[in-house]
Parts: sequence; structure tokens; C-alpha cells
Amino acid sequence: MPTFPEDAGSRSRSRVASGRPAVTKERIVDAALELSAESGLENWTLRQLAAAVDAYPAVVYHHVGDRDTVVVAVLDRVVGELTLPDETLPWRAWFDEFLPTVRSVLRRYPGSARRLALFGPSVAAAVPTMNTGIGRLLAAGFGAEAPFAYNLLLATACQFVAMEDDREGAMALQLDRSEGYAAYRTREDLPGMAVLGESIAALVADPDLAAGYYERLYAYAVERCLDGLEQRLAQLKALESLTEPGQ
Amino acid sequence: MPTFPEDAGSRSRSRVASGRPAVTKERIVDAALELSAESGLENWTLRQLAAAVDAYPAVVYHHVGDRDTVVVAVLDRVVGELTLPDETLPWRAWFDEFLPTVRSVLRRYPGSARRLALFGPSVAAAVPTMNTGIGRLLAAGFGAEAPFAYNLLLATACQFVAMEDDREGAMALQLDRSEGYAAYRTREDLPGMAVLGESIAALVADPDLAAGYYERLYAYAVERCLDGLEQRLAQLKALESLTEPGQ
DNA sequence: ACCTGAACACCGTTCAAGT
DNA sequence: ACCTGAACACCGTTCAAGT
Repeated sequence: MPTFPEDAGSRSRSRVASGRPAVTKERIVDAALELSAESGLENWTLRQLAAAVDAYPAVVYHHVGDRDTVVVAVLDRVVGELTLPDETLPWRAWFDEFLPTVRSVLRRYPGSARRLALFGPSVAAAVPTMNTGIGRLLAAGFGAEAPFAYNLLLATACQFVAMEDDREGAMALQLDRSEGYAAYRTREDLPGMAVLGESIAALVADPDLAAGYYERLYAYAVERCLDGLEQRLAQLKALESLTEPGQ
Repeated sequence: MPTFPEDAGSRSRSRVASGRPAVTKERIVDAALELSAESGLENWTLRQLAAAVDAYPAVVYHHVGDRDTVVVAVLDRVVGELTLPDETLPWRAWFDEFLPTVRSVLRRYPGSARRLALFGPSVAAAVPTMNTGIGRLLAAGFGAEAPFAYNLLLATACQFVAMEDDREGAMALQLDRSEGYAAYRTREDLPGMAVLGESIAALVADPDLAAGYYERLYAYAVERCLDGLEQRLAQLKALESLTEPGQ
């Protein structure tokens, strides 16, 4: 007793004859994007997606392809939502503006950050952000290292968003674990665990502090990477001036 | 026609009567660890695990619990394989020694890095490494920031190992993508994509260079994070000497 | 307490048949 | 070309029944 098409009784009629809009690739990806926003990129099933466009699962295969192909199409849309800062900004200012928007966009589609962290976006979707991002690093003097540096920044950004995504889903579990860590705050024999316990206990005690935790963690991670790259850049310039003293 | 217990014909005999060793939690986790080493933490099924100890799936539930409980037990073993550097080393030397061993251990169990990156290890398993790792950062002067800094370093390490794990599984797909990026190396209108394309083309052309790619990427990421933290530490010390000029 | 054997409610994917 | 409706080969999980 399949429940997919809205009215299983009105069978054998074509979509147009019954007044339902024709299924297209675009409409399917629209629906998948919405499902991803609601429940996460990995948490909807092909049957749910088919039902969302009032069709059978095989219809999705016909118009788009298997589940992974749909996911890639969704990711292209998500990456397309990223707005790029002014291309004339110096590298650090450019990334200081860009990376916070990365978080806010990816957070709207839970699971997208993890996929992007591991595989990156499709080549076509990546071109605008990669070209200007790597371009800013090139202009700053990173040279052949620019792709490495870009990769570090985006991977770190995606990684911390992915952490946030996945821990939200397991909040109860995470609270238990928080209590577990907080219990160590009085262990004078384990000073490392004690400071950790103290900071977690502070989070557990103060909901306002806890609310901004992941945003602060993200900012900290991103800033330290940028600092590290800044130091590396200074190092590269020092090396350069050694080998080309006349320049 | 279930094929699990080795000889489906000799039914109704108890394990001991038929000379098969009793199933224990330890033996199940042993098998799961081995399966994880062979095919990855997320790529074995409960039925395969049961078959590996010559038992029915329900036996795993009886002795350990659901699939996720088994995975957590496996992760505890993996984290237990990490050997900690000399506790008296200064923070940077300690992490310079520790983080490469993190990569080599986690790489032996594909998928473990991703799980650890997102959820961290269980509290019990985490204590030794966290306590000394955060302890080294405390001793260096990171103060209350030490857990943040530790988190950044371990998350980055796990993230880049996870990237390596997952891209290996999709090597064909990744090669296609490499060609896609390499094609941009002559695009003078897109200077960022051009350097990226050039570096990818170099990898595609030279297998030796490609073999060490992820190790270099890992080292680069980890070193930039350490550099960033070093700079941050200098900043913290400068602030401290301002507020306590007599100290 | 430990294990058997089967079932349940899913899942992604495929396919012959209809229009 | 597009869609129907069902099937296939899985999956994690549960459970009554045996010993």
C-alpha cells in the first residue's frame, strides 16, 4: 500500500491530466534543499524527497540520479548562496569578512559543512569563491602556497561548523558528556582536566554563555589560523628578501 | 536461510557444547576493531560483526549494545593506542611530537578521525591525552584559553586525517575532480584558479609528489595552527605585562 | 544468562510495464 | 520521454523461544 502520490486512488492518469505540475530536476532540487534546511542533508530519504514533489522514488532517478547526485546538486545551491566580499580588500580583511558568512550560510543546511569539509564543493560551484579567495592570498604574497592556505582556512571553517551541526543533533548525549567533564573541575591531581572542567561547568551554569559557545569557538579557530598564516607570510617575505637582496 | 553461524546444520547446540569459544564483549570489540582497520569504522555491518565472532546479530546486542555503542568502544581502543610524548616538554615541542602520531594512529582506522573530530572521544578515554595536552598549554601561559587551543589543535588534526580517509575511498571520483581543477591552469583571467590548477597538475603528473600530498597538507595545517597559537600566546603575555607591570 | 532464528520496519536502487 | 507500481537486496533492531 504505497502512500506516495497524494491520491493513490486516482491511478493511471498522467501528471498533467490530473493537474499536478510536471516534475523537473529543478523542482526536485528545490525540494531537497528545503528538506536539507529542515532536517539536514543526510537525514532525508529518497522516499521523502519523492513524496515532497508528489512522485515515486524512480522519478527522482529519472530526472536527477541517485541520492548522492541530488546531494551534490543541493551543495551547489548552498555554495551559491555565499556572497563574496569586495575583491579589492587585503587578504586578511577579505577572510575576516568572508569566513563569518560561511558559517551563517552553512549552518542553515546542517550536514553541508561536513560534506564540504571532506570533499569540497563541485568544481563548477567552487570557482568563484576559490578564485577570489586564492587570488587574495596570491596578491598578499603566498605564492604557490596560496592553495594550501586557502584549503586550511576553508577546511577549518567547515570543520567547526560541522562540529556544531552534529552536536546539536545529539544534545542530550552532549549534556551528559558535559556533566562528565565538569566533574573534573576539582581534580587537583589533573590540572589540565580541571581547567577544562571549570570552563565546561561555567557553560552548563550559564545558558547565555553556552548559547554563544560555538560562535566563539569558530571565531577562535579561524583567527588562530589567520594569525598562523600571517606569521608564515612574514617568514616567506623574510626568506625572499634574503635570496633577492637587491629587490 | 541464515548463513551466520558457521555451520547452520548443527543447530540447537550451545556454544560451549560445540567447542566454540564463548562470546564476550571484549571479543566482539576486538573483532569490530579489526573490521574497522580493514574496511573503516562506518563500513561494516552488525551482521558482518556478528559473523566475525560466529554468532547472531542479537548476540552483539546482548553483550555490547547497539551499533553506536560498539563504535564508541572501538574509538576508546583507538584513542588508547595514542602514545604521549614526554610530559616535561614545552608545549610546542610536545605537540610537534604528538600530532604526527595522532595522524599515524587514526589513519590505521579509517573513519575514526571523522567521529573524533565531530564528537571527541568518550570522557574516560580522553582523560590522559587531554590532561597532559591542556596541561602543557597551561604551563605555557594560555590560562583559561588552554581548552580552546587544545580543541583547535586536535580538531584540525582529526579534520585533515578525516579528509584523507574519505578521499581515499572515492579515489576515482577525486581523480576526475583533479583533472577538472588542473584544466584551469592556463586560465589567465582566473589567477586564483590558475595557481590551484598548476599545483594540482603537478600532483597528477608526479605520483611521488601525490603520495606525500596529504602528509604535507596535514603538516602545513598543524604548523599554521601552532604558529597562530604562538602568536596568540605572545599577545596574551603582552597584555598580562601591561596589567601587572610589577610582576 | 546466553543464544537461536525469525521477524519488523525501514533503506537505496532497479525494472518491466504503462501512457 | 515520463511515470507507475512493485520488487530486490540490503540494513539496524527487536523478540519470543529455547537451553
